[in-house]
Amino acid sequence: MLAKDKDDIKKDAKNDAKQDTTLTTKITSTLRENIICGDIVPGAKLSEPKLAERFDTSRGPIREAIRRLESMGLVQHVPHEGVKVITLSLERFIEIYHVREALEGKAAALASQNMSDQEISELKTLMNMHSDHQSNTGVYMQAEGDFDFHYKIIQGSKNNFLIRQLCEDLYHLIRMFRYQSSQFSHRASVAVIEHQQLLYALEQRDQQLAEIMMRRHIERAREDIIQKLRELKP
Amino acid sequence: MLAKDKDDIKKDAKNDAKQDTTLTTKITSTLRENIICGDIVPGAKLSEPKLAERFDTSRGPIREAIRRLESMGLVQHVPHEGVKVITLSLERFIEIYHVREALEGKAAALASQNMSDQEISELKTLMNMHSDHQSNTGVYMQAEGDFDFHYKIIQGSKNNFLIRQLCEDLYHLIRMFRYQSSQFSHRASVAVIEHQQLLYALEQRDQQLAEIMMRRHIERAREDIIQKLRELKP
DNA sequence: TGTAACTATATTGTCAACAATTATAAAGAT
DNA sequence: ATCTTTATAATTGTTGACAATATAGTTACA
Repeated sequence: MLAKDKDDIKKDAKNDAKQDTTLTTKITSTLRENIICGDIVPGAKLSEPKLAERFDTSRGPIREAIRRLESMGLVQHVPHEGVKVITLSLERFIEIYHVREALEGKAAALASQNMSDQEISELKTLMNMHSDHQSNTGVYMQAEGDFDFHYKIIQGSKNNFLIRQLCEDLYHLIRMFRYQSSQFSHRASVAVIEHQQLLYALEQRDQQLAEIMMRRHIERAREDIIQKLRELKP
Repeated sequence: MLAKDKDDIKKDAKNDAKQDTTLTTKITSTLRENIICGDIVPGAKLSEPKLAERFDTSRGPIREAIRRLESMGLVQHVPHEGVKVITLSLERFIEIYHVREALEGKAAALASQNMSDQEISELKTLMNMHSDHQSNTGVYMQAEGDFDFHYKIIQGSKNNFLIRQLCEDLYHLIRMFRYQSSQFSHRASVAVIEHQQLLYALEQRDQQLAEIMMRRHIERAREDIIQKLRELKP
């Protein structure tokens, strides 16, 4: 009886550790998604006591979670005042996309040298799926598909530092902006031909071409969104 | 309107003043410098109780400081185990410098468009100081001078997001590596001619040339350090 | 002798209370 | 009615204690 309980507790603890689930981690994920999706609106203040009550915990883990959100750039912190969810202005969006262009361009260049033949082949399969889907339905690639494509190339750079910068910092900000601006219909489609050109460069192992194509791809997305937003707010 | 500006200045000054009022910020700065300069050696574990005793405080502020160091990439955190100071291997150095090349290249491109004539003029004055110093003493530009030059260009990009990425994340890592590898004499000099070429591109407002020059400048520094390190560890 | 299980110790994760600071709102003066 | 002033309330910064977990050292056994 008692031994059994002990074992169960041990087992549970071990599983939790394996899942890497400390309380702070879970709170961070939840809050991060809340902020990105707009459930916690831009400009809103994150009150530690209220969040502690909501998650049925103390302020300690809340504070740590907030600090992580701060390092992701999702909230702004002012000592003795508190933290507020950032507001993504058009200017800030442009700034972020310039950085994205530089980093993902470099990722593509590295990927052209470091991806295995099999990885490139798998990427081609993925792209063809999207391409077929477009031919059959007339619907262009959706956002998630675009993310998958970019994600695989970033991973293919094999540069862990670059991967971290893109996937842990920029990725969330870009998703946040996508949610915030999804009220208007911006480039619902991703030009498949741009992905095809990029893939061709990777297959040719052409470092410079891969970088240029990726940068243009991102540059066009940026210009497209700017134009769409300016049309609605003249 | 004028009153508003005054208030903003007041507020900013107040915020700056507040930066010094919290324990966490001071502890973060101290620990950051300790790690960068090697006073806390790479691989060393940061024990919360010991640090709390050293700074004569409780574990709370220590934990927050450690989290900030974590977000800077100076320490690695494993749940329930602790945090350790990172060890900058050659591979990691290369990774970081690839990211630096991409980001500072973009910074130079933006700076060529966004720096004022006066800012470029001041940059030229700074560079000439270094150049004269080289001519007179035969000693090349020192590391600090190189940092100044790059810092001004980064600021000149006027992209706050990019500025933050470079000055708050990468900057510290690069300084840390510089300290760690200063035992060997790597490029003690910075080729002045590379800075001259870069400045020319800025004066010409040539976006593409500025980016290329900056990237080559950083690429050469990377290759130089790699070569020096490989000579000593064959 | 080497390995596995177990205990002891130290460390991290979490909690609740206290202190310092700021925001809020009520009262008063112009 | 509006702006200051002041006092209250709420929030953040900090502290020390408790609980959960990992590491180290010890013992038992093959």
